[in-house]
Amino acid sequence: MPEVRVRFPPSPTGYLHIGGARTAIYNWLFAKKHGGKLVLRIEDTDAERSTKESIAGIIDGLEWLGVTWDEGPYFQSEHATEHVAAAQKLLAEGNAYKCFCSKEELDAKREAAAAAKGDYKYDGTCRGLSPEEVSAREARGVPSVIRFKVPREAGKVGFDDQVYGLVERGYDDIEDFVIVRSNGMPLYLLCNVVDDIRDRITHVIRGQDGLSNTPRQILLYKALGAPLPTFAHMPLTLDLNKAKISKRSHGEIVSVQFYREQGFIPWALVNFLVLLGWSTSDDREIFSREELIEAFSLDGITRSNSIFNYRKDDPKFFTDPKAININAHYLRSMPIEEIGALVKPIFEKEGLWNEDYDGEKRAWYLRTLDLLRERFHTLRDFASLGRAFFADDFAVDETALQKNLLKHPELKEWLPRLADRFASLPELSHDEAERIAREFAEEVGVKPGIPINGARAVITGQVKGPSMFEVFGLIGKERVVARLKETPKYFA
RNA sequence: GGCCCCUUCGUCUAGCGGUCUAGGACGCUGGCCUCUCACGCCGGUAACACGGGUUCGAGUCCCGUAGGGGUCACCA
Repeated sequence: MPEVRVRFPPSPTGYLHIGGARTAIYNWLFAKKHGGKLVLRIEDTDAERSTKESIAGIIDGLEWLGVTWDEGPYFQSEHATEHVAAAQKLLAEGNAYKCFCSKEELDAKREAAAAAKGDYKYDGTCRGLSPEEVSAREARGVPSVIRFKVPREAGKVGFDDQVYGLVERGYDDIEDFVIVRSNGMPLYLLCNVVDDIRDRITHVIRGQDGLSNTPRQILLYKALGAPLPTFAHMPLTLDLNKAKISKRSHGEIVSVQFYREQGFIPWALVNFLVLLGWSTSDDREIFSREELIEAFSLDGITRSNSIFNYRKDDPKFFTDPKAININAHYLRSMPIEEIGALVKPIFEKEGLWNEDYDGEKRAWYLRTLDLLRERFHTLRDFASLGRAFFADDFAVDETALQKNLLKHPELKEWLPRLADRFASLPELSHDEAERIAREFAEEVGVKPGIPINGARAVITGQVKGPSMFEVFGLIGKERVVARLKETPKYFA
């Protein structure tokens, strides 16, 4: 078996969105699984819409996800002459012909057919033009496009899709499609095939929206005398209204960058995305990189489209709950050093980073993240919900304030008293803190939860969090005492 | 509209003729644990689109209907 070569050919007309990322991931996995190569090819033929920023964004997105490619990025625009040459070859060998029908004429015919409830296919007006007729029109300066000459005999083109099975299309269902515009620019269908032939692509793994194009592309491969790649079409991902997700209509929620900004762990997003339309027959859903490469197979791809169940305006589930869940899973199970490295840039951006976290306070930094991570969903939570652990200026959550502090007015006096007891300790250890807090509660005659959660409110600003006895130790005696003593200000 | 594809819990899915009174995951939810929350553990909720066949037997095969999606450009 020859070397497996697959490709990811995005058109740079916007950021990398999750649909494109998923396509890239499947191709990448397939290449890795078979020891093959992944080619990154930027399809920038549409100069109007292609931008440098978009190219950078796509590359940046792939790198962040950890999807690596072996060749490229190649640029489709650099191969324009090959595309033209291929068209000329088809023309010279009688597999294509010049068509002088104007757009207006064609539109009129199309409309007429639509009005008559018929379906329109190019009628072949120029297919039988003699060389003399062609020259005459050219001499008059009539513009022309080049059309592919689809066999006009009974028969069909078919292929064995690795996901959808046998797909066939009758010749009579395919019109003589345009392969070169009147301005001389070859069209996508041709460019794509020419590039895939040149890049020696053996497996075309792409979205199901390419399924209907495939028969025409196969015709091109054959006319160009090139071997056919294997095709595998993957189902699309739809939005809640079952519409294809797109950058234009869905905005940032479908952009890969959005997930980085929201504090996603790159691999968690990959793991989530791969599950949209692919599964193993055992019940595994969490895969390490190695496990996924090992487990991945085209057979596991479903045929039905899946829905990206994102939620907007939900503070906890700002996107598909399963994506959040998978992210939370990695957040609490990855080696803490890796989490530390992922949190660092966020802290730097938020002004919470302390150089000592890489030095003498590294153990404290990691220990704190480790204690906090169990109830967090994203990396950003360390900077928001966990802010009080890393800074002295933090806001107290409204619920915490009402429910755990103001509800018990006595805390205004109790908490500073508790602070005094803590202050008298040589060291604020977990066990000592617990003993003193429970003793104190008993003395004043309330459940231990009342002073403890009151302390939680003024020390962490939250209603929930790790065991307060752990927290005391982490925040440190000095800051604990200071914050407890400030309690009265919340009652003002 | 023509052609093509798809249809199992709210969502992602397992299922490749009998082991399916349909399994898992997420979500939601009851309980345990407990200083709170989370984790964990134990439960619960919820699906084979519909109608015909084929077969001793159909979620699984065939046909039809309905619904959804894709594609039909001198866009990529």
